[in-house]
Amino acid sequence: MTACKHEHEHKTPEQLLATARQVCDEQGRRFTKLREHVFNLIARSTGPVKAYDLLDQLRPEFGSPKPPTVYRALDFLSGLGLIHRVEALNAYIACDHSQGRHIAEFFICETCENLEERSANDHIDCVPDGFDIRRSVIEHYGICKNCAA
Amino acid sequence: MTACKHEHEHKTPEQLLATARQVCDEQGRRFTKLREHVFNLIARSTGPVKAYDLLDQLRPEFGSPKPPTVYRALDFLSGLGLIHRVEALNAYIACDHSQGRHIAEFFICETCENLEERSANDHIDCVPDGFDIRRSVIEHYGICKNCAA
DNA sequence: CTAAAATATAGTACACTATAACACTATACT
DNA sequence: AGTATAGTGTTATAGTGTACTATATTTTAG
Repeated sequence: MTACKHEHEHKTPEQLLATARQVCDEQGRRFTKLREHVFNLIARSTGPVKAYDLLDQLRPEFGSPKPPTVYRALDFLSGLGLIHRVEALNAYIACDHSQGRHIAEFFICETCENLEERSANDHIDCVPDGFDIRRSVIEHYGICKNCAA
Repeated sequence: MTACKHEHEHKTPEQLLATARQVCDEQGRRFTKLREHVFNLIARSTGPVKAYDLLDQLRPEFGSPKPPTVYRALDFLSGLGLIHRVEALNAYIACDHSQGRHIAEFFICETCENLEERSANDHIDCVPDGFDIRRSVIEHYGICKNCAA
C-alpha cells in the first residue's frame, strides 16, 4: 500500500462540462438541456449525489420530474463514462478522468464525505483462470487526512 | 493482471457452519436458531442471496418474519465477518476465508451468477496521502471460464 | 436466588431506491 | 412531408432498508 503524494488535479465544473459535451458529440448523442442540467448538478456537487436529491434539485425549473427522468439521464451519462455510480452509497459522481474509459477507484471519507477518484492499476493478482473482467467496482472507505485529527 | 491457477478450495456448508459457530463463540456472542438458520441459507446457496429471498425462505418455520428480523441477522453475521455484502448486487454471501478478517475481493460471472471470493492483496498504489482505509469494496463483474463458450 | 444490565427478538410503519409500461414529443434523414 | 429513432413525461409498482417501540431472554453481580 503506497501513499500517493503526486498531484492529482481536480477539474472545475466548467472543464467537466466541456469534456462531457465533447464526448457526447463524438458519440453522436444529444447533450440535451435535461442531461446537461443533471450533469451540472453532479459536477458542481462537493460529493457523491443521490438520485432523489437530483430529482428535488430539478424542481421547479424542469417541472415535477419523476424518478425515471433522472434515472434515464444517469444511465445516459454513465453509459458515456461521464459519471460513475458509487455502489455502496447509491450515489453518483462526475468522472474526473474523462479522457477515455478507465477503472475507477474511489477513496471516500466517512467523516467529511469527500471522495477522491483514482484510476485503478489493473494489477489484480489472483483472477480466476479464464475470467474475463468487464467491469470493476473498487471503493475504499475510511478517514481522510483532514479528518484524522 | 495475473491469472491465478492455484487451487482455492471451497468450504462445504458444514465447514462454514462450524467456523461460524466457533467465531461466534470466541467473541462471546450467541449463535441463535435464527442466526444459524439465516447463515445456513446463505452458506448453502450457490450464489449471493438477497435479503428478501431470505425473508421468504424463513417462512413458515420462523413465522412471518419482517425485514428488520433478517437485516438484524445479516448485520450480526457481517459484523463477525462471517458473511459479506456484495454491494453492486444488494446481496450476501458466506465468507470462504473465515479464519481472520481480510479484504474480500469478488469475481462475479454475469452469466451464471457464480461468485469466487479471494483475499485482496493490499497493493493499492495510489492511496491519497494520509487516508486511513477502514473498509474496501472490490467487486469484478465479467464472464467466467465456463460461460465463455 | 434475584434484580439489574445487557442481549436478542417482534412488529409497525415508513423512507429510500429503482424499473416497467405506455403515451407523447422532438430531431434527423431521405 | 413522412418515417424512423431518440428523448421525455407519467402512472404505477417493485425492491431495498431503517427508525422506533415494545417485549422477551440471557448473563452478571450482589
